[in-house]
Parts: sequence; structure tokens; C-alpha cells
Amino acid sequence: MPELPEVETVATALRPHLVGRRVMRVCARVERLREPLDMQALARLEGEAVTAVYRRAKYLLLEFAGCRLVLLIHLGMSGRLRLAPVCHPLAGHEHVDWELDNGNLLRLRDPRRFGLVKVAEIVAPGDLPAELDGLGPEPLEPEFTDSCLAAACRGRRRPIKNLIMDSRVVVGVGNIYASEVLHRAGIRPGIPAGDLRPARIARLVVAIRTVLTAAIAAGGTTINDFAGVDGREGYFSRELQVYARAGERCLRCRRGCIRREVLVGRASYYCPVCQR
DNA sequence: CTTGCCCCCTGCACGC
DNA sequence: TGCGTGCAGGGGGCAA
Repeated sequence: MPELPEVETVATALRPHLVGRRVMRVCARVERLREPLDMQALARLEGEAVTAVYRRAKYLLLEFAGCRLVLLIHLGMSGRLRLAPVCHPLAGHEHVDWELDNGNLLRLRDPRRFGLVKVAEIVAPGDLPAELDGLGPEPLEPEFTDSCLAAACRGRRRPIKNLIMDSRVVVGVGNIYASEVLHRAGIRPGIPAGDLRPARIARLVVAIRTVLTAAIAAGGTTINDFAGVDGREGYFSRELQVYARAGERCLRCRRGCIRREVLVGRASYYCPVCQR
């Protein structure tokens, strides 16, 4: 599923196709994804023009002219957005369409239906809806600092991997990039967050920024379900250093053999030699 | 308050 | 071929 780099890639790809376009009709073919779809609220978008497309955490936001509404889309584990002509034949699990005023439509496919589609209210353009209150800092913005990560670690016994995946601490770090980031920083996924010294926390902040930035530049990672809006795949999967490499030689130190360990229910990968 | 577990759902790879 | 099992990128709710 889309982690931050994938959602950023999607937002960037969609923007030129959506901004200035009017949504003519919203069509949903399932009653619910992660939550029930509010059909009446979705219908309020009909006739409105998209003024902005952006990302906050792993949410995609579409802003509209002439109303104080935003469309929130979360892709969950298996969500994918495509642009296609209105007459394009329907494939499996394509649950929601937004028909545009130029003969195209934005189509959401989500086999596992862990995604979210919601119309939310805002007070002024550029505002974030209350639904996104409580999210932590964006990892690529200056607000995400050594001291804020240190504060989140202080006194915590839970594994550092679990902590950096907590969207209240920092947003956008999913299961793949959590392993990648910790590998780059030379930190074991399972060590208690509170045991990290300031220098290692600083290293971790740099690693988070570096890995996510590189992944965005590569257009995201493709494992199974993610592909760019135009159908092309992201290239970051080639750059993955540890994720899904159990049993292989470590690409960083060339000495350790990558191990897989389940942490809080999620697969984690690390090198026992260069991650401590 | 903090933390880990379970669940939502479908598809796929694997072993027998 | 056919079936069962385990696993998959997210995140929210709940109970210890």
C-alpha cells in the first residue's frame, strides 16, 4: 500500500488533470469501504470545480471552489486511483468514480476495501478538516525535528519501529519504509524507543528524510498494489535495502544476513551486524 | 496513559 | 487441479 511517497506521487500525478476540472457526477458501487460511504455528502461535490490537490500524511485531499468542502481519500492497503475515459470498462473492485467535465473520470479501485472516502468540511481554503486533527508532523517539513522525536521516545518502552510508524509521532512512515529507515540509521527495529541516545535519534531523523525523499524521487515503491496514476510503476522497489530480503547478505555492511522478525504484528527486517 | 492484539477484506503464493 | 494456510503496504478500537 501506498505509504507517504506513493501518496505524494499520486497527488503530483493527479494535480494537472484535476485542478480546474469540475466533478459532474459521483458514482459509488459499494456501500462502504473502511467506513460507510456518505452518498449524500459525495453528491454535494457534483458541479464543483477542483481548486487544489494535495497530501497530508497518507491522505489525499481535493479542495473545491464555491463550497467549504474537501474530499478526503485514503488508499488503505490496496487502494489505487486511475484516470480513464468515462466509457472505460469497469474492472473488478473499482468502487468509486468521479466523472469530470472533460470526459474523463477518476476511478478508485480497492480490493481489500481498507480505504477511506469522505467529504469533510473546512472553514477556509487551505484549512485541514477536523478529521485530520491529531496527526503528527510531516517528516519532510521543518516541524519534524530531533527534539520532537526525542520527546516522543522519552520514557517509552515500545519498539522504535512501532513508534516511528505511529502517526501521532510522525506521519507517513509505513511498514516498508520503517524497516528501510532503521537499516539506514543502523538501529534495530525492536529496541525500546526510550533507550536511544540523542545522537542516534538525530541519525534516525536524517534517515527518515533521506529515505522518503529518495522514494518520492523514484515515484514510490511497487510491491503488489501500487502503481502510478498513469499505470506505470514506481521504481523504489529496486532501491529497497532490507525489506523482504530475509536470508540475503546485508547490502550495507556485506557481512550480516538479513533477519525477519515480527514486531507488533508486522514483519520487520534488519541486519543483526550493522543494526544495534 | 501505554502498549499489544485483533479486526476489517480480498488476493496470492505456497505446500500437501 | 484443488484446497487449506499464512501473509500482505493501514489504522482504529479495545482491553490488559
